[in-house]
Parts: sequence; C-alpha cells; structure tokens
Amino acid sequence: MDGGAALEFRLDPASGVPTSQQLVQQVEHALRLGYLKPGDRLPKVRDAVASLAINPNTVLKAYRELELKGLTEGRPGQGTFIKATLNRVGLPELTKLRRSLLGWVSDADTVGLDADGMAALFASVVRDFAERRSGGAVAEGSERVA
Amino acid sequence: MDGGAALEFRLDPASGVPTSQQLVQQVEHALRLGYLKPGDRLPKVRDAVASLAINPNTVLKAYRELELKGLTEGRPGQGTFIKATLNRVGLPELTKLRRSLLGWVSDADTVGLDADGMAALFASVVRDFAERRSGGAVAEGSERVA
DNA sequence: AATCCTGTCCTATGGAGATAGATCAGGATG
DNA sequence: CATCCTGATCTATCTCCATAGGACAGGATT
Repeated sequence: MDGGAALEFRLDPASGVPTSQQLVQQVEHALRLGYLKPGDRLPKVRDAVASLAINPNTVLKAYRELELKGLTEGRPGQGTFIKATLNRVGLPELTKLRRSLLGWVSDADTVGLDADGMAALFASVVRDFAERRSGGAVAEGSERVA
Repeated sequence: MDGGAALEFRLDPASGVPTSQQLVQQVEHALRLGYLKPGDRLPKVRDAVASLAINPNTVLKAYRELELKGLTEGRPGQGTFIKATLNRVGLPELTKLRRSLLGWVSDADTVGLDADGMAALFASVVRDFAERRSGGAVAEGSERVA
C-alpha cells in the first residue's frame, strides 16, 4: 500500500552540495511550498537508495538530520513521516506568486537568459533586497564591482 | 594602483558548497550579469586570502579552474584578469528583468515569504518551466510530488 | 641590477562526506 | 508463531576539500 504521496528526490551533482544535504533541503523546500504536509510519508530509505544510486547511510544521515530538526519522525516498519510544517504562507498567495514568477521566467527566457543566468540574477536581487532592508546604507555594493 | 574594479568575494559556510567552488560560481555569476567584463581584474590571491581568512591554495584552485574554463588569465606580477564573457543578454534587458524581479521579491516579502521560501519557489518554477518546454506532457504539476 | 609584488607549484596533514557490508530493532502480515 | 518489510546502527575505508608552510617564476618599479 501506498497510502500517501511521496516526494521524489533529485540530485544535482554539479552543485557541489553534499548529497545528504540536498535531500534535507528538498524536504524543507517541499514543506515550505506546501507540497508536503504532516502525515505524509517520505520515500523509503531503500527506495531512495535504489533510485538515486547512493548509499543507505547517506539517506539515513539526511533523515536523521530532519528528525533532529523536528520535521519528521521515523517509524521502523512503517516509514518516515512528516511531523511538522514550515508553511507560513497561504496556498492562494503561493499560487499567485508562482504564477507571476512563471511569467517572469518566461520573459527572461524570451530575452535569452538561461537557467543559470536566471539563478544568478535571482540570487543577486534577493541579496540586494535583504541588504537594503537591513543595512539601509549599502556601503560597498553588493553585486557591485568596484 | 588599482586600475580596475574588482569583484568582492563572499562566503556562505552554511551552503555546504566547497569554498573554491563558491569563488568560481561568483565569478561566473558576475560574468553572466555583466558585473565583470573582459579586462577586469579579479582580487589578488593574497587579498582574497586575507579578507576571507582562507588558504592560498583554495583561491588558487578556484582561479585555476576558471582559467581552465577559459574565463580568466593569470599574469604573474600583475594579477588575474577576465578573458571572456558569458553575457548573452543585453544590459538594458537585464536591468528590466532585475527591476521586475525586485518587485516580485517585494511582493513575496509582503506576504511573509522568507528568502529560503523564495529560493524554493524560484527553483521549483524554473524547473517547472524547463521541464514543460522539453518534456511537453507534464500532466499535472511538476512540482508535484508523485 | 636590485627589489618588490604578483601568480604558481609542491608536499604533508587533518577532517568531512560518502561508500561498502553486516547487523540489530520495531511493526505488520501470513 | 514465523516471516517480511521497515528504519536504525556500527565499523572500516576511500575520496575530496581545505589547511599549513615553504619555495619558485614572471613582470613592474626603483
């Protein structure tokens, strides 16, 4: 029985981020965006191992970290389940944000910006925004150059 | 003399990304966004070492990788200089995209989405967009979970 | 020429992440 | 009860990353 939906893990070897951390971050992302709710089941350790071709210990390490954070709960014989949520934003708002972001991505794509470029711009803008709100006076430019 | 502008490196220890790779990625980002152009000088190895409190070999490793990619050129006695560009999008378009993205970030912030949540949404949307264009039939949501 | 500043190379060392493989423990099912 | 599936644990090993510290090479400046 496969009662609940399960997250499907992905790996990006080029990112340089340790495998176990990628798993942790993916669960956290899914929680933030409401794709996972308390009670949902995470992929079985052995399934993740098989589909990602990684070591059981790596998955265990990720699950252990999630449990330490209080986000999940491992139940031997049953699986690993979501215990808490990180979702502080309503679904309607998220949908709206998603839709408008999709428009932006589409524009960027039209102009010729690739995914890496989009990510670079996004990171730059978010950092900019954060610094502007806290620092106020951005003494030495953020993405600036000098 | 400081003829040319220089990028200012940052480190994010929490990201899990190896230090040297962070440096490489920052240069690439700056190239994509037009913050760095051919002829610009990168921070001196010893300066980066001092400001980031890391090992010279770590900086060297990053610079060597950039040179291998054909993006930079190290000139003993002078410094390391940008040799190529990754910028395929015009500055006006980038500025426009940046401005509209800033608006989106502001909206997201208003609704209560934090930086991590924004990053999660962004990654999800970009992936979604990429899959939709290649795969075609992604019946129901991509960010779904399956 | 002498000096300084720059990038470059080298060896050795320690730590974190991932792997392999075996084993134990808790719950469900026959 | 016996069996199966699940997560959890353990030890040993391997690789990559970063560090420490010393030394060399090319160009500019005096």
